[in-house]
Amino acid sequence: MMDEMEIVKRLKEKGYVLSMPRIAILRYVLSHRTHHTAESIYKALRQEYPNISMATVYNTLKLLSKEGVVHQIMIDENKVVYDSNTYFHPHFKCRVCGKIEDVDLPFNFQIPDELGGRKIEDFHIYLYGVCADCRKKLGI
Amino acid sequence: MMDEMEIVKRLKEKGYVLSMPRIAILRYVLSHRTHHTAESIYKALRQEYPNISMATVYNTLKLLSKEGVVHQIMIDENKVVYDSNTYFHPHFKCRVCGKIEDVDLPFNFQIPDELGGRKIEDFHIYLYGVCADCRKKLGI
DNA sequence: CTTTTGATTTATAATTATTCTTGAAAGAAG
DNA sequence: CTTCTTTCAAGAATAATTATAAATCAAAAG
Repeated sequence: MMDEMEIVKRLKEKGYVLSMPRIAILRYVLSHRTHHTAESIYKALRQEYPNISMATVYNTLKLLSKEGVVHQIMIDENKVVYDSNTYFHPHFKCRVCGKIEDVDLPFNFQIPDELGGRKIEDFHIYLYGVCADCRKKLGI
Repeated sequence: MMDEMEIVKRLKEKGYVLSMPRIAILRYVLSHRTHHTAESIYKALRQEYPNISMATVYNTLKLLSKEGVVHQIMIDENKVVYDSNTYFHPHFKCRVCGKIEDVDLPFNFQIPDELGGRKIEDFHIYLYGVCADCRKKLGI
């Protein structure tokens, strides 16, 4: 996974202007390599950058997603979550508390780059159920 | 996969009232065992039931999904798609034309019902890329 | 059969996540 | 500098979905 300097270099080469809000968002997601939403980033950055706007957060996340710096994950039916840990891993969502977690599968998983004539460029695995904490609390 | 009669029986046992719009929606999705959206069902049924409402379609799809008659698939970032083919199969979305297709994996795939302390109740696999038609058209 | 009761429907308003628009500001290029 | 382009913030607009409230309907009881 690339570090900030390499990413900044690559984005500049692509002609993007690395303005203050973009750098702030990039730096924030890279320093927390986990799941984010537009809203959570907005709230976290509003303290330091009080006049950043939601639209900028959305636009920047879309940009970073297009450039592969973060991955869009669609495990949640009502919002898009962005993951700055871009190594492939399945995601799990607890139906009780709603928490999203990374999971490791107990076996190797490989998707061919061609399937039935289609070109496969990306794939996602989402698991649903009850997380360990909620099982304990509920005794199930 | 259960047929209409069995499903109706099971839903009645659970105490649901099987009203006309519910039956119509159920019958429609069972006679087209593929992907639907609230909107596509609404449009299809409006001819025969001119005063059915979107809210009813949404509510009924949610009910059918809760009861396992259809599956919610979240491959599309801006709307929920319902699949009335409830045998497990991965889904594919073409990034060019947006079409959603069922795919067969060239190997067996099994998820344990417990993983890292979590209870796994359901899982989804989504593939993204370019479909066979679009590849032909674009020559890629 | 009626009546009653609670579930369901419709129409519409509200909400939520996201995108678009606009004018201003900041950068890059000449 | 001056011009051309890109990006920004703010808020309006949009699309999918959910909530609300009044009307209707289905099923059970009488």
